Amino acid sequence: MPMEKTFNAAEAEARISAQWIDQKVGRAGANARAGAEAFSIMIPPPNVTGSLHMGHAFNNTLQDILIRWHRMRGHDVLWQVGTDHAGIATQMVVERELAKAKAPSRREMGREAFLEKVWQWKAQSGGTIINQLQRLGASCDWDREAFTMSGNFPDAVVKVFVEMYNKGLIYRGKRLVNWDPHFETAISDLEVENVEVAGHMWHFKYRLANGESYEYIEKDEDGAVILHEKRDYISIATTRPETMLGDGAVAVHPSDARYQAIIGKMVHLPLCDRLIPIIADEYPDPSFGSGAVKITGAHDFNDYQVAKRNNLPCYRLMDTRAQMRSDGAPYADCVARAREIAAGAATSEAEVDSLNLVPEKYRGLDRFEARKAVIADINALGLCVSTLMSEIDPETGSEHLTREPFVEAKKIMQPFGDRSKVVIEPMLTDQWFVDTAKIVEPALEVVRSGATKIMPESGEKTYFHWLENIEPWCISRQLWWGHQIPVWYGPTDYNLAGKEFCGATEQDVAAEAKTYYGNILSSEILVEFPNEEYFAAIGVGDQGRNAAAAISRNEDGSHTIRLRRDPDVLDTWFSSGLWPIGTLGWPDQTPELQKYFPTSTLITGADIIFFWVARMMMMQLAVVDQVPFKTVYLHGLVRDAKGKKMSKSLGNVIDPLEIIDEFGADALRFANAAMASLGGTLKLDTQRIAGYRNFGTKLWNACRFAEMNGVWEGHVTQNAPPEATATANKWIIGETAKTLAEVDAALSDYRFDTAADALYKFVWGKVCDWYVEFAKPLFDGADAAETRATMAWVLDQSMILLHPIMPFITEELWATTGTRAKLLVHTDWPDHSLNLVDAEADLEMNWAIKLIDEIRSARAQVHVPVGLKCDLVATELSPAARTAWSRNESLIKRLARVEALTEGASPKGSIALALEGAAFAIPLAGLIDIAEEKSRLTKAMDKLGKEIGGLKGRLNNPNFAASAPEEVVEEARANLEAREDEASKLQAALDRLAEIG
RNA sequence: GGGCGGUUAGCUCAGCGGUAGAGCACUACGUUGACAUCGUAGUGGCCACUGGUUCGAUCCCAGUACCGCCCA
Repeated sequence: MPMEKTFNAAEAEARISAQWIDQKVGRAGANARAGAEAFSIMIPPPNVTGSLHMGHAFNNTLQDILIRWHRMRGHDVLWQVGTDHAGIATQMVVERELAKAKAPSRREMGREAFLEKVWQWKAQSGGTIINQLQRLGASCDWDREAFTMSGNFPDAVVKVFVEMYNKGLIYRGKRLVNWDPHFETAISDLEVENVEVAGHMWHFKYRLANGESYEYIEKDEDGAVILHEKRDYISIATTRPETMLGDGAVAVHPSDARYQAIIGKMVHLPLCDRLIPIIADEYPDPSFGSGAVKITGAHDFNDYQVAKRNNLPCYRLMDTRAQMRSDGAPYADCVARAREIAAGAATSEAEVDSLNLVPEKYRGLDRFEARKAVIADINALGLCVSTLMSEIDPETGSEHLTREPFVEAKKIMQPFGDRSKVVIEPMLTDQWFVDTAKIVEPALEVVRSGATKIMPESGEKTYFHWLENIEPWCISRQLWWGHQIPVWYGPTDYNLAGKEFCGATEQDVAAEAKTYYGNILSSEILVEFPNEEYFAAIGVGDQGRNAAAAISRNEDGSHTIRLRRDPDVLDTWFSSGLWPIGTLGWPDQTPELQKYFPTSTLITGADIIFFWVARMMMMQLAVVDQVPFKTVYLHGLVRDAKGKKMSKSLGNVIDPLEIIDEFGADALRFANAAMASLGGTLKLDTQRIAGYRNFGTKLWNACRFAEMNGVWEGHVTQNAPPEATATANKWIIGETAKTLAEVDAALSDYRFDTAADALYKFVWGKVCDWYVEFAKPLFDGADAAETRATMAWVLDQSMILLHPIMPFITEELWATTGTRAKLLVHTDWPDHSLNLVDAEADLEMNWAIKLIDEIRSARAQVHVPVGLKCDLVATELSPAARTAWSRNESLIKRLARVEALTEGASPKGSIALALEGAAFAIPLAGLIDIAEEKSRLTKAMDKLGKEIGGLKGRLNNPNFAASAPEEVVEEARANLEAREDEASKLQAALDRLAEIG
């Protein structure tokens, strides 16, 4: 059956993909030569809730290109696939589904039942993105699909936590963290998006205690007094009025002259029955606002630092949903205790946290409601800074002055949760942290030393900059879906201090607890691990409180200790940080771990260099003391054709699956490769994708042409090219070898764009544009058999070299054009030497191509009808040119539409061509416009003149000859000579035209 | 404010010491033994600006302007 005119991607891709998957072409080590070196890539695990977007398509195309290339070269290849459990995202998806189905909520059904639901969801919907990767043609080892919550992975995560805990690299502490009130969990600073929004700045007056007052003097830049008044208050500005309830102080800069007299004095906190001090601290900017800043240690990161420095209590005002607290003792009791603390009474962090300083009327309000209430109440007290507003009565014409509260409209940076999109609340809570400062140094060192290379170089700079200024990493999340923290808390009753036990298993922890409590209580110890419901029932909130029921003395004198496991789970990035070793079976020393680790290359988006890359570096080095990968290739965000970020709200999202439906996966892949210059921008234009679809069609039709001409009959694929005698055949064999060298070099340098470009130019620009055309006359001559063999070989090579980028169409052609021993995916990559390039054939072919170009161009410019065959007169013909002509006569004549060649003088009324070693005339008396030919030649002469001028200028400069490298000077000389030769020929032609008139 | 980039043909981008390239778009012509998802021939650039280094700068250095991205 003859080939169709185009490749039917929609039909073939599904079929071929199934074939690859069935035959497990991507299994680890497939097509590996004996003793081959390993090449491995860890897929950046997509979110299990995710679906394929352009970023994935781009990223995985590049991985697949490298994987297929190495596999064809016989390396021992592993492309490890899998997904991560995406704590917040997955929990969110499942909760939403429960709500939709009107099922009991997460809290109603409890932790275990909820987790079961999540697993059910995962089994049903978790495979989406994996299937989509297959449509893209990704040749992963599907049987090894990993998941951060399955197999050995949870054990690996726990083991790492325990080891890091034991080494003191992980600690727990009450810190100000980014709190997501929607998900009611802490998140890391990387999961916060700071967005500039329109906000307001309110100005409040805090009155000095005991009716004190001071002289307030404001000066301008030159020191001139612009305001001088007696004040009994200090003016503070805030964008978050509701937090004033938790203020611990008012801070002013120590150098601020305006407030020198009142530093150390107390002010009365409005709406509260508290006095707070005015303190001096470097933090306030004297030039900004009033220069005085209210300090709310528990709800602002800067304030927290000030509070720490100045030993101010940090009073937490909100609950986990960012509503004003309504827990704890009545306000009057709390504030009484707060005053004692302010007066110097001993206290603890836990006690301060337990005090609810929110006055009754604000308790339970949402933080934004509370803001309104606070503003209204302060206004009512006359404690807002106000401005005089003048109003003219339209009837009487009299002026009325009113005082209006002064509210500045101001752009403020507001933190939002990257998942929840709600405003993040800085919150003082107990969290687990990785002490990153302790593990960062090796991660820096391996990149400095080059053990791991980050590309492009700018990525390296970003990496250094972040790691050199690293902050502790908050790794606990108040979620249920994830790796629960392997720490258990013991009771504090019986005069026991709070004690935490960290261990990989309950057995380990029980053993530790038995020893610990046995020593203290001098009795036998039984250890139990009741579930969370048990502790909830006995009222154990945080560890260490109300724990009496967690220990009991038995009749036989032994004690039963009930340990409570920390309910929090680990940040998903903590587990995906272990992806390289975790997927390979660590902590077991599996053969895969031995062979494929450290991995060869990581290809990922520059946007997760901090989230993931840097953390993998730190963690792998901390855990197994080896780099996770030798090369990191970072790329940018895929944008739309105009460079806009793709977003649902903008409606400019391009769905890769729709692109695949319309243009085929190969076109998308080729476009991805062509965009992938190092550090380049990634703007995806469907027109460009269409262009690469056309490119596939072009190759398809070259193969179809070959088929029509019997090229594939009896063809046997082989690495070595056929013996060729015809120049065109020798030439295309050499071009193939050059292309292979370019592609190999480009892929070695991760220059996917260069590789794609070289292949495009070769297949379209050399094979289709020239070689196929050359072959047409050759099929009729003595070299027919040789030409068929050469064309078969060249097309074979084209399929092979294109396969990593365009796997589907090439695999299909491979099957269509002959009976092959193996699938193309497992066909060996060639290793031609550049010795296949025949310099003589090269020179000769290029001369012929130049001649054809010149004739076509000249004919078109003087409007010779395309169909007309012309004669050619050689007015000059060197021996080399004569050979070139005679050996390629048939194809030159055909492509340039030349009837016959004669030698002699230029006939009157002809157009002239100048070539190296030859000059030609096309006699066209009566057919052409002399003026048009004159202007054509003049234009060419002008261009030559400019070139000659430049070359002469250089060569006449004595410094050039003296300083420039010899070959550059030589090249310029040869170039000048050739240009001058050409010019003299054209000038002669112009002279002849002048004679005619 | 700090860091990292970018500015080259109408558009999207390569090139990065020897006088500028591709694809797309555009113009004209075209059913020549595969391909109109095509062919042939063309049009189109003070390589952002100002200095410096150099025999020579789009390329290296410094500064300016504008535009991105990341982090505060």
